Amino acid sequence: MQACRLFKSLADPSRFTLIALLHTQGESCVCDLVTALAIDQPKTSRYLAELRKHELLVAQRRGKWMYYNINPSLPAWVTDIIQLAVANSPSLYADALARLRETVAPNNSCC
Amino acid sequence: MQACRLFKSLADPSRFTLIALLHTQGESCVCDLVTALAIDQPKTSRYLAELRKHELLVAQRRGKWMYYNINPSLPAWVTDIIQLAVANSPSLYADALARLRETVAPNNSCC
DNA sequence: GCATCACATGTAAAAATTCACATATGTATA
DNA sequence: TATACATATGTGAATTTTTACATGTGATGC
Repeated sequence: MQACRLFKSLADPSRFTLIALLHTQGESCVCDLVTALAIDQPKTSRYLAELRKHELLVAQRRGKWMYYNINPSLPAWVTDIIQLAVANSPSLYADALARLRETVAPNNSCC
Repeated sequence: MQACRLFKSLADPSRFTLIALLHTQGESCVCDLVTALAIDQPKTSRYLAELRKHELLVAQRRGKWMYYNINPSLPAWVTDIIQLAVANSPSLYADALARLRETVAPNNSCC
């Protein structure tokens, strides 16, 4: 993983939000992420595919659903950068996080 | 300063190299940076202007020369991210740093 | 004032990225 | 097998970013 590639991946608000959500809330399925980001499904899917391609995310199918999560084997410095950015730019993803929590909490989750 | 903006600024190899050089070597003039990056002067100048516009760099004129440096009033988390990235992606800027040191060291600097 | 050096910027073309929409793929279930 | 649901991808248009080249601006020295 090289710094520029990492930065490019995180430079888009939607992609950053996906990383922030998964970093904060842990593994989530695509449908809940679509709801949280409030953007359409193909767009979300493409962002997830790009983040997975660059090995920031991993995905796992369970039944009909795809579950995404932060790649657990990222180097520590990458995780540290994500942590610093997420901790210091809450306004970028606060709304999405609220929607994600609301969706998942009382088992409203689609999955 | 917001994370996405920071990441976008650092996502380009030349811009990242400029940040890495100034972070490592401290204040430098444009002509030495042009030599170090081995790209043309207008391009270098534009990259510097963009980084200054987003407040990652500050500039100061002394006589004919413009000296650039990392903005000393960046929030700590931004400096931490720069530090982590620079420390862990040396190959992105090693050549440029060698050229910069060679230029500046025995007073070959143009300034 | 004039020439020169150091740096910045205007502008149009080229390249890369993002978007919108349709459609394809994989899984479960009837 | 047929259908429905969850997710992924093909494709061209729209938008943004980068590049190339020319030219502009500020400072110094004659």
